[in-house]
Amino acid sequence: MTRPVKVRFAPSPTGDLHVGNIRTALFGWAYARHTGGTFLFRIEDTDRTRVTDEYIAAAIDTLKWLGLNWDEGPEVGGEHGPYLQSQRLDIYAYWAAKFLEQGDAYHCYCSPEELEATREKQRAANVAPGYDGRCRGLNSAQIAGYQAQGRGATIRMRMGDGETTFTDLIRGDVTFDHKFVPDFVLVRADGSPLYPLAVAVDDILMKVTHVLRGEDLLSSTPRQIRVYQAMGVAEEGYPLFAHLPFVMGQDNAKLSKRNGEVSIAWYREQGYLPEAICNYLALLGWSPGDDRENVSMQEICELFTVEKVHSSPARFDMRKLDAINGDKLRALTPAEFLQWSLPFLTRAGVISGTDDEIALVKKALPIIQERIIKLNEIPAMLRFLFVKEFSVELDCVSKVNDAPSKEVLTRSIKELEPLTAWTHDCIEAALRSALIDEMGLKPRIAFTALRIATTGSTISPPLFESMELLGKTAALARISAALAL
RNA sequence: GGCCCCGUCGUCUAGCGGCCUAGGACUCUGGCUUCUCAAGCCAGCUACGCGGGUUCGAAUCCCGUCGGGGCUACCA
Repeated sequence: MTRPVKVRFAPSPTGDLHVGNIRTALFGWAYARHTGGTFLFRIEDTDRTRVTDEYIAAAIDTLKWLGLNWDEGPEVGGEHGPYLQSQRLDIYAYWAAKFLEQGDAYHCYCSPEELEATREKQRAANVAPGYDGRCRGLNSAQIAGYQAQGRGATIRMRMGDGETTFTDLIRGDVTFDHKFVPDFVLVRADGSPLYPLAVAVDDILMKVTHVLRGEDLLSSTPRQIRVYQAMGVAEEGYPLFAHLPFVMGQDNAKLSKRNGEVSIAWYREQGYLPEAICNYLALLGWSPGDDRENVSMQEICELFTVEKVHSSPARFDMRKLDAINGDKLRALTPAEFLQWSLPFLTRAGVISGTDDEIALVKKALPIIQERIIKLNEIPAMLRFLFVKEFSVELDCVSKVNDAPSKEVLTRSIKELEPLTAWTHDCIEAALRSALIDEMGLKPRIAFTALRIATTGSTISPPLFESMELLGKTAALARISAALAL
């Protein structure tokens, strides 16, 4: 009860970390920080046919990028390592042997085919499918017989009669009758450990106090508890469980690849800020309790408690994420915004990174900061400032090459040419008096032609600021060029 | 099928017996502002799955029902 809080995040990286994983990580991290406890990061790679080194490295990178730092785990180490399950095989072997010796577990010689056949029969007979326990009480002659056949054996945990009740921090008391929890495999026939063994052993050995995980694991909890018992752990030593509801896709199905983008790597490439992702995810199944929605990482830590997490699933809504990302982007200081923007501009080939370019970017960013919702929109908005071969968007050409537009452009050149101070105020003043006051044009009409001529599109950052940034020579050259279209 | 979990606007949520003719946010619609696009401001639409109880009183408690989801592996 008085144990210091230690929350663990233990993904099995069989692919890029996705939205659901990250929300679990975020909640665990926030809870650890909230309580002043420890956040432990462990990699569950007992199934090395599905978990790769690349995915593990990516998972570590993603967590770091999001700012979900861990106190124990890969790279930082800790007193209960190693933190990759594939490096802890001897530990699992030790406990499996011990369970066998204690009679908590037994060898099962059934082949996968036989087990499948049994399940088939159970399904047909409308009985709860599951291991029927046929190897539970094998005598030495039967064992010798199986061994003579050269059959491999798995190690199975004996569940025994009765029921298991545990208190889920989110759902309250949950009870499972052992009739519906068949004896389960701890160790494969090839000797490798399975999740139910590894997860339980590690959580105990690593002194984990809080297990936050997806609700898909809810019904496997009695099996973990069974392992704790076999390890001789007293109930006070069990971790507390909190099974988080799912994050669903738009169509009410579990979020998946074909159901919107789930990989955090994708969001990173699109230009979502880590803080926006975490803020949005924090609101999925949890709320600060008041009407606050824009919360910082620090506020999340201060306010987060598992008890306030919902028990019902939440739908992932990218439009809300967009709204939050826009808010976060607008709240960035100029220096921060510049740092986030530069990689997107260079990657898109808009700039190569020279000092002159960066200086211009720095001047241009303020006028687009409130106009974007994702960083990957920046290159398109600023490209016109850097292109050598300027061109006008195809569907805009017809809007500048008509007679009225040409008149606007011609007059503009005449007005701009003599300007000595090339600032947006001066440009605007000159153009307004000529085009609006003297020619009597509506601003919308007059400036559209100029906008296309200078930026190449009908949608752009503010016109006069854009012209200023472009510089007098280039701006006039473009207007002249547009006249020739 | 069995076991388990879940059910407030389209979506995320506030609500934990009276403050609810149900609040906020996103989306959407209309308006203001306006050099385009945004941003900002104002207004509007829309919800307690259903049926029984308990109670003076229920979104809030209980039961049932319907609906959704998970598990039912030598995956996790």
